[in-house]
Amino acid sequence: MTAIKETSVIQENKQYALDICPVTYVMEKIGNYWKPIILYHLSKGPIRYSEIKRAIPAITEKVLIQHLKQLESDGLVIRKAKPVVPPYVTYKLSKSGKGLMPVIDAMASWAINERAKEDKQ
Amino acid sequence: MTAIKETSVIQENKQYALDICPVTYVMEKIGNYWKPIILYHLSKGPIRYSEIKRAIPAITEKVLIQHLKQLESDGLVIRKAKPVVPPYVTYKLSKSGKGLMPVIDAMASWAINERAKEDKQ
DNA sequence: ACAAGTACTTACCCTAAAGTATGTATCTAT
DNA sequence: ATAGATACATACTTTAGGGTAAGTACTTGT
Repeated sequence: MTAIKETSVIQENKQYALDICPVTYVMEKIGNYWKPIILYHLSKGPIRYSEIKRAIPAITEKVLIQHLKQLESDGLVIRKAKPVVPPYVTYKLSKSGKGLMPVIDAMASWAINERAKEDKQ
Repeated sequence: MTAIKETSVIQENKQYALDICPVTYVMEKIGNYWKPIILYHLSKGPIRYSEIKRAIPAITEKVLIQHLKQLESDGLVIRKAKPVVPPYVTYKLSKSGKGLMPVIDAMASWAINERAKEDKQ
């Protein structure tokens, strides 16, 4: 969320890469350590903020909402707040977000495979 | 490549997360902006260092070799150097690396779909 | 009266990652 | 003689992301 130096050559190249490389496009949206992990936890259906928090104990609250907001503004997740007190806020995947499930699933299967290999040694 | 503060609570939590969350495991290996992009370009078969460089103009050389070395030491890519001059070095996916192709492919398809949606508007 | 839970926000700091710039050794082409 | 290509390496600086800690507003439970 910082201004981009428009004079930068690498920024021009990034724009170019974005136009032609599909993976670059993906990385601009979820290319960050936490986002796929968050999406993974959203994959099981709507989930409350506090539940995500507990599901990912290694993330700090600041970083968690920060990414949730970004995912929301990128149209990948949908926030729904019930006007009650204490607040009841759930997050779920949008249609685009659901489209990422093959990616997340592929990640999970790879991890499970690799872990199995490690254990054999 | 820096020492980890072992007293940190979040590091403990990260270890815990690694044990149970498969996506976290993946992110520890390729959870970085450039790695999936590099792997994408390696997916078409063995490729020379300079070809990768040209294929990803937005990356700096420093960052590129840095990641190639890391991917190599993580057993995801294999480096092969012909002892000629000028040097002839190729990189290709290892078996584990190839196992990531479903992830990369899923990313690419998603991106292509999303771009198509954007264009319609 | 006080703690705890809800879903955040905000200010401040720290570090890991990335960027900039330059150098190396060897060969070929102009 | 000089430039360009090869595949890096290395010192130095910048920045973006993440971590720490505290606060908010309102309610329920003890």
